[in-house]
Amino acid sequence: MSVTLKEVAELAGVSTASVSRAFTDGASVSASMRARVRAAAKELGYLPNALASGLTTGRTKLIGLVADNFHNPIFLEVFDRFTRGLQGRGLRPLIVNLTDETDPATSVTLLRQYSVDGVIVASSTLPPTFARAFRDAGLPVVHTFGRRSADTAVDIIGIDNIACGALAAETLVHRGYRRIAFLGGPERATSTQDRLTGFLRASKGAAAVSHSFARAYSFEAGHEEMARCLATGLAEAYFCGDDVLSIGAIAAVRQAGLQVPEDVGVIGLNDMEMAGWSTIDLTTIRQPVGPIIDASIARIIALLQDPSARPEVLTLPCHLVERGTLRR
Amino acid sequence: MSVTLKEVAELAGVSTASVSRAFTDGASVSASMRARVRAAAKELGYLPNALASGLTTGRTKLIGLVADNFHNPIFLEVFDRFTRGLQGRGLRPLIVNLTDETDPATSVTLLRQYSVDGVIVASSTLPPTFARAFRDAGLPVVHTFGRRSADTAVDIIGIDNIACGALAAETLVHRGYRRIAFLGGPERATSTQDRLTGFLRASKGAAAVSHSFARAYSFEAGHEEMARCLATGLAEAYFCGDDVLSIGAIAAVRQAGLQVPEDVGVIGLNDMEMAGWSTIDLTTIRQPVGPIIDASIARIIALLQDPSARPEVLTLPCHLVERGTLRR
DNA sequence: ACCGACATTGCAACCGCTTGCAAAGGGGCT
DNA sequence: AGCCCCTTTGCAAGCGGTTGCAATGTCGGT
Repeated sequence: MSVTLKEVAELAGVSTASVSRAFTDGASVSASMRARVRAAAKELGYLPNALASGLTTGRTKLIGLVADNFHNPIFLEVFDRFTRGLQGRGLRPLIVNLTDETDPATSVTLLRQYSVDGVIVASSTLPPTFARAFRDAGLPVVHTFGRRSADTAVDIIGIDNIACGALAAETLVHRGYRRIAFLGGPERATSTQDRLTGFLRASKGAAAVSHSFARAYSFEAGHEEMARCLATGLAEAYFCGDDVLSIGAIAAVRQAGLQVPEDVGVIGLNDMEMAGWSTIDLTTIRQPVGPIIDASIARIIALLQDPSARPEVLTLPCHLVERGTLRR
Repeated sequence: MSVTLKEVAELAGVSTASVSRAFTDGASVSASMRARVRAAAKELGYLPNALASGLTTGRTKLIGLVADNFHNPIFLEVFDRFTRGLQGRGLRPLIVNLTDETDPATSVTLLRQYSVDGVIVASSTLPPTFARAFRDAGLPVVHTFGRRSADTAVDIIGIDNIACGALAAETLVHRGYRRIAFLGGPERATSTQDRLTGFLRASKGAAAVSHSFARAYSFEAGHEEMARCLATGLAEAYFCGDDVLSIGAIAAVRQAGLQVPEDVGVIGLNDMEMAGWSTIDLTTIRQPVGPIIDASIARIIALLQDPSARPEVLTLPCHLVERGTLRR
């Protein structure tokens, strides 16, 4: 089927070992040998077989990329950057779509079978134990968008959720909103809890603070939860768990005949690409997706080099992006 | 590092061949042997190494998934369905992000090195020659969202772009719009050309028909192109190349102080998830993404069985989804 | 001319698993 | 009991590369 090392060796009249070395940087080969082999290889259209080489070296250059949020537009950016970033460094992403199951066991099994060199878990909702399962299986792992837990068992790269919650509350209070509310993502997610903590802590200046949770990070969930708020008691401004939730919430407000930002203010989190579209024009807290992902890739590469490195937690700063859903 | 076949064989007191067979369905093994091996395997936590097995069988169960539209929200659905669909059938997607290069050579090289069993090219803008390059390299390939070309060299699964263009024109004419326009995606894409052909062919009833092209499938491009139309001469209704383009176009219309659908009608194509959000509420032509992807997966699997099967072109029907950007 | 150090190359075992082939075992039948 | 056939198992040779070790060649120095 495809050309093998041996055929190249025969054509070049050298041993297979030399051919192998000619394709390995830093190997002990003379320049002439390298040229000779390369020429023969080119003539035959030879391509080294990554699987075979992975089998002997124990390195496949495959990185498992595990995610559970395939419906959130922010994922477009996350995904684009991860795939490009990994490709650019000679690594290949092997995707695991967790949409229907959140038990780590199957993912671990799957990725181990393919001998991935490392794993990136990209999710703000999966529990710390999820990422840990990979480490327990001996795989280097980075939990991107993760949140620090009591015992830092794996590397975590993300944002400071408490600070984000605080920033949101401060922003609302500072804008003169008196009755403010937290409309969070799924209640179980530790990120949600942290944001709420920060939000409450920094909302001292407000007259009233309430909070509730949407069942998922989706338009419908945001819409539903805001509809519930409209029925039970409306605040002047809401900090929503993410941009999609915000958009759903805004839709509900408008359907009730109220205006944003005149009657109700909304601030989101993420700053996904479409938050900036003039049709949406969402005021939100920007999560530095690019830097987070770059750091994650850098970290996983460092772990490939030295798998025993101590896990670290890296949090990157978020900042406010002012648009049209909060009054000045 | 990890447990191997040999270790299981030793523990079970059998040959490695038997262990291998115990993990292969349909192999010639007795039930008792299978049970015995399974027990030993479980005790050791053995997992078959997919790479090693791929090396000997020539089957890796890896499918290359090549795409170039990582910024379009429709991609969320495409991607979610592909990854789930492939996973569900025991195949693993190996992603290639084409965002910055559209030369097939590197992708082909890359995927061949990893010995993928087959390739799915998911793009409506890549030329037929792109997918062909994989076939020429001996890889089974399906071009999803592709468009039939003169000589059908690879399998194609998508929509009938001519019919879509016609459906759009008919819909506009039928709604009483007199001066209608085609605001297409990138001009080079054959899909764009086909849609224009269909659009023109079916717009006999209109008083005036114009057309122009956006430089990409993006919000900005749609906004820009519509701004140009506003400046040069506005039609009563537009058929945009896709939903994102439509949203950009609508934004431009509104920014000019005009109303949609009162002053200008807009109809998109795709029916991505957010087109249905009440904030967007876009009238559009639904592209049956689910069926297209299911068919693509089924087809690639068929090709794995019989790589010599003659290429086929499968087009699935689109239909109108009425929402709020076209008058009744 | 001789010796040692160093750079290159080839040999061959091995990475973990599959599979054709032959040997062994187990019936059923005459 | 003897024979044939079918099922089950083990042997061993790969799949395509990598790499430790030994062999060879080269070169400078004395």
